[in-house]
Amino acid sequence: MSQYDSSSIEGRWQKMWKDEGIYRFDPDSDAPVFSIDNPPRYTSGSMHLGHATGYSISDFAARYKRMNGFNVFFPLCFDVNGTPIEVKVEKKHNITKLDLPRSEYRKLCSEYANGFIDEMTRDFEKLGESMDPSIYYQTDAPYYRKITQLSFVELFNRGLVYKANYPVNWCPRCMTALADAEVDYTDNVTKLNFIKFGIADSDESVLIATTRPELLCTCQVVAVHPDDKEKTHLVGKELVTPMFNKKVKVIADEKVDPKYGTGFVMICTIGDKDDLEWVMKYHLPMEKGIDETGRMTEIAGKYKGLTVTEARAASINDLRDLGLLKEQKDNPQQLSVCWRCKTPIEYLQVPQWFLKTLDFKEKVLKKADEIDWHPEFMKVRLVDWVESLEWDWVLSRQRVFATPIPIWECEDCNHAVCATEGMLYCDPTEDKPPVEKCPKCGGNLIGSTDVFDTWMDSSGSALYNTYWKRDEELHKKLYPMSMRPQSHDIIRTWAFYTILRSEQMTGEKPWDDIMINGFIMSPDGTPMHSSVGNVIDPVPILEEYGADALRYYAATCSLGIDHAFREPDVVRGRRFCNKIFNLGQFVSRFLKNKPSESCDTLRVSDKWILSKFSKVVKEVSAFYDDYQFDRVVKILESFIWHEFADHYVEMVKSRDDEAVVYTLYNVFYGSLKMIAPLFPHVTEEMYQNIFRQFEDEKSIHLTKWPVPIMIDEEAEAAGEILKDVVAAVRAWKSSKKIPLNAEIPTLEFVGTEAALLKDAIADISETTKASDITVAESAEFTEEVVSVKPVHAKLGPAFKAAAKGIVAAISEMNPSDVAEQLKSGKVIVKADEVYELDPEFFELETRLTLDGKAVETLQVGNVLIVLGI
RNA sequence: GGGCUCGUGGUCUAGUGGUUAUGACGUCGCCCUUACAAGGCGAAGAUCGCCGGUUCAAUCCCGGCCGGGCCCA
Repeated sequence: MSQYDSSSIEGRWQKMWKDEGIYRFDPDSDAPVFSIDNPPRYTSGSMHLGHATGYSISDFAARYKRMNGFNVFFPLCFDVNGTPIEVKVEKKHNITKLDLPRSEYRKLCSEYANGFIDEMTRDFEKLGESMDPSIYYQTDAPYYRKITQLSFVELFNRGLVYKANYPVNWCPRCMTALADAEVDYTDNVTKLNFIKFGIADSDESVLIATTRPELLCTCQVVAVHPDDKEKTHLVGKELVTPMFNKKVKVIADEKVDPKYGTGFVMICTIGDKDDLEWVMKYHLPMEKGIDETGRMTEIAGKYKGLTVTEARAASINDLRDLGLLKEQKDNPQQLSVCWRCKTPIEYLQVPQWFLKTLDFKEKVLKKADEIDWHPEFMKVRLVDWVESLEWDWVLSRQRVFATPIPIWECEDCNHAVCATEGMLYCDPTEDKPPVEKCPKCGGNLIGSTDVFDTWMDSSGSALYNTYWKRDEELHKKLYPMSMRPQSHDIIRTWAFYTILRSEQMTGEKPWDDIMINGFIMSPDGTPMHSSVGNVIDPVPILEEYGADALRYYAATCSLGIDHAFREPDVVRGRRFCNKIFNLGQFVSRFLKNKPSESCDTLRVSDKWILSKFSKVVKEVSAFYDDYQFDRVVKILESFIWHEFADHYVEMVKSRDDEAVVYTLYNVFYGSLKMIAPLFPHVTEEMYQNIFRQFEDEKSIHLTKWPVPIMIDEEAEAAGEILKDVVAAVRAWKSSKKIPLNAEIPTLEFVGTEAALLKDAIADISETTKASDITVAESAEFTEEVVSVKPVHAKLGPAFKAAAKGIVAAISEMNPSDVAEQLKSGKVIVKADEVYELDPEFFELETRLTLDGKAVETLQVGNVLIVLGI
């Protein structure tokens, strides 16, 4: 070993870990389990910087827990479902899902998605992630989809599933439902039409502005803002729709923008997303004005059969002829169009399967309370979401590449027959129903072509991972899982649905903890988007700096908040790795043999670093337990680099005794272990090169977490002074342009704290190259009070409002007068009145001086260093 | 618009109701010192977003505003 080179180190150990299979969950072990509900990576292609950091953060927890004796469950897993893959496949092959049979279409999707898995697995390996391939799963596999279907069957049999109309994005040209991700937006200018509505049982009328006059036939209600004083007198009254003469109520709703149009909103079924929200909130009837082909239905009366565009033009003409159209204004808007053919989309009501969710709000909130949220404030997002729920979960989607809903429906009476548990996994478009004919009317049963919302699959991960309905004994042992890692954007989806379904299936929370990370933004703090061109590819970063360096960056990202990518932090990470590598080279010279279990010849310097190390073990462990890796890395960097390397190692360079070997071995080895979860590669390299010959485990990642060795406050205090003294002498040499290794004749330490240095003479002499060192507690030096400082933290509470004046008065006083008075135990302060203050309200800064001698002096704390020249 | 959140030297960031507000990068000066120049020592650099309030005391707590992020089926 010579120079630190991440590329030569990392691949070697990644291969060893894989060959030796060192990250294995052991289902038979009695050790406590730490299980991670790892997000299955979506199989859509190349790795994003957000993945690289997100999975690294989970990996820190996994590795830390392994070293603490836990049987860690950290599955390698992939999400292979859903629309984004369908869209990519359709683009790639230039097809739509209507162009070929479902099974062939599914096959194309499956081939496409599975084509990424090897590469994505390698991505994880290159990052040093310790996911376990022995508990591998992917969400499109029958063994996984079976869990989705099993839980659905149970929910169905418990009467929690029902069918009702619900609007979907619909492309009238492609004749298909679209997922939100398939909706594009274009800028468009349309007309805002001001239309006269009569007030029921009166001759008066009001003006209502709408961009969708063709939907007058489905107008259900008119809304105004509750603070809109000119209109609120109408709330509760009825208006009459023009042409259709239907009476509709006026309601007040905060969501109305009083400045848009006339301040009246016509709510139809269903023009846009706002309409949908109101329909759900006020339980309005869902009248269907537009059909699957984009033509008006019979409730549109004379407009029946016209396309939406034709019906709009005809309605406007008719309204104008009737004198009901008062005005038209240009209205710029964002138009939703089909991503494929750019046809404007409609919200179309189609029958959908719902899961009763509103009934479970309280239970979900209770479970959310039982979960430990990291950070805590993220729980509020879930609570707000649950409390704002207005309707049940729409489970079904009109898609193909997803888990089929195991239902057959009667051709004649629409009765739904659900699969039995024993039949699962099944696909109703290919498999036979559990009964030949409809049990109600004897009609033919047709397999449903609907599939589940992919969150139905995703939210089963905690059930799948704990062998629910596969191995009762293991399930009992593993459920609930220990921790769910995820990002904050999917709290209302993944976290919420998982809690909901776990509660429904088991009555318990899915995990003990949830750890929520933020987003990685582009360096300027804006989100990364391929359309903006600011996406950062992690691969070149990995190649240039190494995985450990990138993991360092990941560790600095505090939980819960977004972080701009900071390449300088990756550079810092690499330097830290380099530091550890070089430190290892140096320390290894001392470690020819394994030191014995204890050592009774420790010097002050040894006790100082051992005591600091022991405190670091405690602190760092607590932060690891709390998933605060940013704090972990800060503490370890400061300890390893700036205490251990810069000071202790510098201090002991010339030693070769038993105590220094004992100390270097334990502190360096323990430090390596503590940073091993963050830097798995460089620490493995150090372990193998230095410690493997003395230790049993074949990898540092299988070793036990370090324990505190000793806490010695006195030695720590002495060590701090020692450190400062040595640094001061070195700085002094530097300022005098004296080489650091040059010998100097004498050093004398004076002052009350100097006594602490008595046991450290050898350390000082070796470090400073001073041949003659003396410690004098008191000498013919003058102690001068340089300044007197008021202690705000004591004065404030004691004197409240008067404190300000007292502080001001103290700053006016002569420091030596105050010092003189302090000797008597009281100080007279003249502020607004005269106060007699105890010494506890003062802090003195003193300086020792020596007059008329040809020496140099340095002040460190209240120790004076006298250097002979 | 609503909920949550962030706003600290040139840049990025830590943190706290009470001495002189972390640290990194960058800048400047010095140093090849028995591992590391990808290093060490030192210096300069901050009205802690703005306005108001609570308090003896606010960067921290509260309210408003400005600007960024996520979510709103």
